[in-house]
Amino acid sequence: MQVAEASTPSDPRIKRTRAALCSALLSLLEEQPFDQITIRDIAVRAEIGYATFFRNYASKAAVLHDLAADQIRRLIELAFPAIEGRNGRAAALALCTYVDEHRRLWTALLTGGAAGIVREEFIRQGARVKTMSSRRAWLPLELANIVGVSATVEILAWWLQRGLGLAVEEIARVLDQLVISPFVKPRG
Amino acid sequence: MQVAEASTPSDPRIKRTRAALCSALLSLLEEQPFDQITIRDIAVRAEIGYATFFRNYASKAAVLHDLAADQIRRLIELAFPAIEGRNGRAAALALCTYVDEHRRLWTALLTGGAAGIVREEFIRQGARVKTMSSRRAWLPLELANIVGVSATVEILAWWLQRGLGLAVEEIARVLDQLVISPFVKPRG
Amino acid sequence: MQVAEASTPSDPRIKRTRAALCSALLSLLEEQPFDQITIRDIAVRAEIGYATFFRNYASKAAVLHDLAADQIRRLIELAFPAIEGRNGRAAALALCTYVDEHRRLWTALLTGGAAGIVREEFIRQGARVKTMSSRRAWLPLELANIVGVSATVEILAWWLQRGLGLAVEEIARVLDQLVISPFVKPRG
Amino acid sequence: MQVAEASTPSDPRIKRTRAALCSALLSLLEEQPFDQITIRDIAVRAEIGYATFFRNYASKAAVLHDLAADQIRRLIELAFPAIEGRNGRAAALALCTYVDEHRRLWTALLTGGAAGIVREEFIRQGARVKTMSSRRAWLPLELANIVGVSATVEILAWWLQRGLGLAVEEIARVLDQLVISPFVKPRG
DNA sequence: CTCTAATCGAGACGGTACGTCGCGTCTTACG
DNA sequence: CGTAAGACGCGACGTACCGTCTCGATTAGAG
Repeated sequence: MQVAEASTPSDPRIKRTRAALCSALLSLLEEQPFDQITIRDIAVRAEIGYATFFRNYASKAAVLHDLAADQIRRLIELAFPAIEGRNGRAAALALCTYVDEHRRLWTALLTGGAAGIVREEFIRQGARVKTMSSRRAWLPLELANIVGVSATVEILAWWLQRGLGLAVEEIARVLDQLVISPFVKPRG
Repeated sequence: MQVAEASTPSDPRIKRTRAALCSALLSLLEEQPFDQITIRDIAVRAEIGYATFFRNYASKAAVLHDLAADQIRRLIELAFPAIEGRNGRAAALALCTYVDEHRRLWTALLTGGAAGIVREEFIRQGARVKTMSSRRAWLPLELANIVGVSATVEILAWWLQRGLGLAVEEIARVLDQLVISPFVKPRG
Repeated sequence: MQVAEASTPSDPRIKRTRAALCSALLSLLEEQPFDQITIRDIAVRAEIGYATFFRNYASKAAVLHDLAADQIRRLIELAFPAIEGRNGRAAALALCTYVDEHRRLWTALLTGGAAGIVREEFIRQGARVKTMSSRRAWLPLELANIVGVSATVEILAWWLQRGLGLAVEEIARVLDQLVISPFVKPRG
Repeated sequence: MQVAEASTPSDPRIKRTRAALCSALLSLLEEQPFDQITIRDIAVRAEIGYATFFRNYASKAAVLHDLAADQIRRLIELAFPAIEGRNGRAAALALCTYVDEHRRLWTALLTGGAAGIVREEFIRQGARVKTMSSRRAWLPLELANIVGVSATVEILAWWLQRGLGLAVEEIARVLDQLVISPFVKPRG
């Protein structure tokens, strides 16, 4: 396992291969849970050789990581402006709307075996969104981030697993009141 | 496969065997993460035949489930009186103290591959602890339970993973203020 | 690789499996050269699981070894009486006749990638046939054995590879005069 | 693949490359058995590109073939005068002395995975050494050649594998009496 | 007390996925 | 523009674990 996961490989073949692998995993995730997807499945779907998989990723979790990092980045970038503007409700709504529009994918990402890895990446990226609350000395920032992100993930997962019983606006309100407002904009 | 997962088997031998399996898993969990423990490992440690394992449990996850259910039951029973008495801080302290006294075990249960299953059981049992809050119409009880339990699990996991940097009282305060008080005793 | 190649495994399943593997290899050897036969081929032909192969043999060469040892034992037992009786010609004829009757098999054993392993086993078993010649002090017994066996193998291989151009009696005469008589019955 | 296996390529660069490859293989053969040497190893040692290998040889066996052909040619040319002069003992001694002076190389060539290919080339070139024996009608010339060469190879291999237990003169005597004299100089 | 029947340890087996290795082809980037 | 460097498709290898199964020894209950 000496995979060089350099973020920007010069060789276009490598870029192409990795993109194909991510795309293949994404495609498979919409059909079956992460645990049931084998590396061979991914390789076949991506139309690359089985061994080539390992030349690019150490495990299927690594592909998921790449994939999740990308999706989460988009999600955060989407919600960021509203958070900056201290409009928690708008941020929650934007976030939920985006998730709703990619229901299959996010269901796969937030439930089943993939959840752990996605949550981890979520926390990593969530750390970048600095909360403005500096008053709660008893609450370590890192822990606040973890709890906030976990709550978000749980809320979304719960929502996604329950089909379409709850409107986007409703879940966005829950998300805002339970997570975003308390953490991001505690003083209003 | 006709696994008799009856909660209370009449045959005392079966009880003994299951107890041995749970005990073996518990013992192994203190040495290595759940994912790396094989069914064979458990059988050897429990000094039962490999095939006999499958007569009692369908998978190692099932053993973990049994184990976790038991531990979680104890945990909740420990904190319950204080919760009933609306003393969130005392409940949090009791809970954290118990966890602290079984650090190795709870570290194994709340981090690593076991976390998912344990969290699930936690949520299931957490549902029994009825919250008194009837005011938040916008927040489904089930979701409140999930978020509350998840936050608890995350806080504990974060605490356990960080060795002994934080005193029991401190993490209990966090737990109380972030989770127990808001959910359990919203009005005091 | 902790294969216990005990010659007499108590478990009948192991016996059966090994027999099936030997038989499968034998069957495949009549169709294609040894090098082109994969372990999977053998497993499929023997109708055993792929992993089970490795529980019984460390490599396909080991199966070939077993197989060859058996065949060579038969061959030597066939020629032994005549050798004992100092009738080199009869020994040679018996040997060549037997080979001729299993042409396909012996062609596979003595030509192609299998030759090396078979020759080795041949030499090992050939050492049991004590030559009566005690006069040639300049020739180590071990070397005499090697040269004798190698010559036999080469003669048979040459014969087999040339289809049916040479009668059994003719090649038996060559074998007798070149190898058996000089080595086995030097004084007549 | 249009491998130019022309024996005498006009382009000097090709000559140089092939020489480098032969030399690299020769160098590697003194360190490890033929089977364990990979084409990549050879290319690296020869300091040529991996793909360039295939422009010059179809396989590593082809390189070995080239190499062996060269060495065997030297060996035969060394022994030829003495054979011509019907001095089998001198021929054997010359041969054994040369082999002894390049022990590592010939050990690699005559034992391990390389033996088969080397033997083959040995036989091919051995056919050039016409034996004078015309009396044995029952023995095809081709077969005589094969048996003679094989015996030679086996004797040398046996000698080389046994370290330095036997003096050059002793093994030369064996070689002469067992192979050269009977075949080359049947009438004296 | 004997003899059959059930039980349980031990572990062989079929199966599936893994991660590695080497080959031979083919693309890319560099001089 | 040609050559090194090396990514790639391919396919065999040997390993690990699962869940099923068969075997043999031990024991229990019936006669």
